[in-house]
Amino acid sequence: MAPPDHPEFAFGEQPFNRDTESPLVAELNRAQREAVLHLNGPMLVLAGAGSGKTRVIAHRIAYLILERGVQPDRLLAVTFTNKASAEMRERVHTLLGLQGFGSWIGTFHALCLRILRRDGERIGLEPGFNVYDTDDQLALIKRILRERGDEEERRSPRSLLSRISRAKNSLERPEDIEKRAFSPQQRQLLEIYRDYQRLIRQANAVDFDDLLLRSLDLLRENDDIAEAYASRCEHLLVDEYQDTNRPQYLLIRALSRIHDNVCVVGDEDQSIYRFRGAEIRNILDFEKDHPGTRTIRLERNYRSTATIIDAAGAMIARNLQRKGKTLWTDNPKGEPIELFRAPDDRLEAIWVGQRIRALESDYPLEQMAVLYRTNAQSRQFEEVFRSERLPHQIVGSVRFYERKEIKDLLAYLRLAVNPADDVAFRRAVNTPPRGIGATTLKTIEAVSREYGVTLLDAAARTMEGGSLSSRPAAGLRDFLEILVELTRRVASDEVAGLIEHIVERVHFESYLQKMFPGQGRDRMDNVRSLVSATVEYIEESEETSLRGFLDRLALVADADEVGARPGVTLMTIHCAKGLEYPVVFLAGLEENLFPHAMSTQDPQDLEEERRLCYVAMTRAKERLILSHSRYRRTQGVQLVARPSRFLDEVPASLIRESAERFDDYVGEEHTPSTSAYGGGSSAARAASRVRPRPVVPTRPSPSAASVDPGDGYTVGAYVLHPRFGAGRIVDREGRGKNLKLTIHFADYGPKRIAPSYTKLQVQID
DNA sequence: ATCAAAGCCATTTTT
DNA sequence: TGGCTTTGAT
Repeated sequence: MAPPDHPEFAFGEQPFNRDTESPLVAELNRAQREAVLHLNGPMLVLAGAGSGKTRVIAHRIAYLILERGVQPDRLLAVTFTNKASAEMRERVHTLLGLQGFGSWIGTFHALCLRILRRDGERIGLEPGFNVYDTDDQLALIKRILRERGDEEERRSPRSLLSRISRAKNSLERPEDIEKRAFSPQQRQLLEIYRDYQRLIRQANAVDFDDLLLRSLDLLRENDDIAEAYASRCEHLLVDEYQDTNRPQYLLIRALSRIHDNVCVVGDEDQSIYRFRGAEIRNILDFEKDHPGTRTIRLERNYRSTATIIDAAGAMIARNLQRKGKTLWTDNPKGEPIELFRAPDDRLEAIWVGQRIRALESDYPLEQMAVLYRTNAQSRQFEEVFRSERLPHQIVGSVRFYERKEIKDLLAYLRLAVNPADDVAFRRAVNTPPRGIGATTLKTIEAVSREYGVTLLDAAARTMEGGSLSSRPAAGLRDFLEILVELTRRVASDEVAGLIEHIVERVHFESYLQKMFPGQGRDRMDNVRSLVSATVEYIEESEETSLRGFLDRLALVADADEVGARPGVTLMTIHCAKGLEYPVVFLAGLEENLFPHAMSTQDPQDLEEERRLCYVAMTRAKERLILSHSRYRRTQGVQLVARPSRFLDEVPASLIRESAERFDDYVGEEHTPSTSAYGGGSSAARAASRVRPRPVVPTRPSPSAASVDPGDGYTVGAYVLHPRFGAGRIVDREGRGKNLKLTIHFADYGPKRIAPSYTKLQVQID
């Protein structure tokens, strides 16, 4: 059915005053309503946690299309995550049905990929280009390092990669860095960066950052294209604006250039992606960048109890980088926030498990979540929960499409689509092993370099050259045949069929059995899931090509959705953003863990940690349960851990400490409860055997770091510094905040450290 | 070329 | 603690 000619009549029979009577705003509060009804010009919506943000955006989209006659395809809504865009799309479709069809709702990266698929050739991208994920990027970096022979840097491809990414996100090209790269280190980074760009281009591929950067290039270098996109972009909505980085900011600017109907929605207090280039400045300065901005604050929270809101509010108020926004709620006060002080991390997990059991009579397990700062913390919970047979699911640790067996198979497909993809070639050529090792590969590489051709071409030439010995030659011939066959099939076969063909042709199953003894079946199950994912993909999308499927895989990293399985949900705080649970456990509230040791030096990093804590707390609807432990095992070493400063920032009146107290535990000779772990007996029995020990009333030792923060620093004590490592205190001067320690580090010599800025871990052993 | 053992490392968050 | 690379044996 065609959309009606008169938008006023599109919804309901009678004409009505669309501003006040539209059913789309009927159940909204005043601020929400204003945000939905605003028509032209820039708008900034500061949406506090739980203030109905998604609802506002969805209703706004529906309103513009339904009652303002905006053509769906002239409206663009960008989100940050796939999860968010899926939710948005669903809501809009619920409101609009078929009429919403055609509007573009997606992530920044998906939008850019679409732009590049369409017009990428204008900036020299070949049609079949691939999108590289972190794995592929690392492979590239490792290869560069190997070829350079940089022995010392060999083990830090990750950090190099993140530095390159940071440069890219600051829009610094190698040439830009060159001007100020003086130190050998900077020169080295520069060269690697340059090689990386050269190789990724040569492989006809783009990485995640490139998706944005090359789109910007495209728009900058081609006025006609920029014009076309900007004029099409009659209304632009940006979700999670506080998480945008510089390139995203510029993209928004380019797209909103003509109409300037840009509506950004975000919450500076929930900006948690600074580490990967997000600039909180974008939201803080939006009004300056867009004169005449209408600013709307959504400050009423519908999600949490007043206690939770007050606690989170008091804490976040300590941040300086804010626009100022006071969240309030009409909800009842609810339960006090619980706090449990655990002797060690294992007992913390055990206690949380017991608490969950106790709450189970009031809340189904699905309504509870355990949040933590780092993925590593999930292990304790998983072990304990598994042994206690407490149903649970861990979100986000191993992503489906990053599993080896999946990536191995996909490498074949990627190579078939893009023969220039040397990273895919390397991965596929000897997987499963077919006798092509380092030596053969070297020969192929040499040919590739000499003739300036792709590895795949070079492999064919090497074959023809006949210089290979029989086993590698046979293996390589087989591989090339497989690819020829595959390439032939790409045009005709469906994706699922292609995968099945590869699996059979290369005897993938027996390879998995050999490669992963004992888990061959699980791995094969994953392969089957991949096949069924392709079937699903074909059923639900219009684009059914292999290319389209690979694009989707590249951008949609997590196949298993949150809440898909029954039980308690375990995840990092980052993963929890945008979610809510009646019961939330926030574990590991300790200095150097949360806030993380990497983030305690720089005030900006620290503010981000605090925002992270704010995000965690505001996930809770009814009950918030905090915990920390006195000892924590990190990297196999048990260390004293002091309670997080964030705990002090929550008003004590809102907290009720758990009756089980272990205050005097510190200072006792500590028998790690984890010692029961392993040693023949199953973790299960060990875990259930260990129970919180009855409190032994001992005098707290005065040197116990956790009792008197800032005063565990006795001369002679051994400490661990986040950057300098192990050291020994040799002198101290000043007191309180002015306390300065002279520490002799094993690797860095003597340094003067102020513990009030740099948090040190005091070693008790 | 391939596999197993052994040493080494580093540990935040992810589209 | 374990994931990863290097090393050494076949």
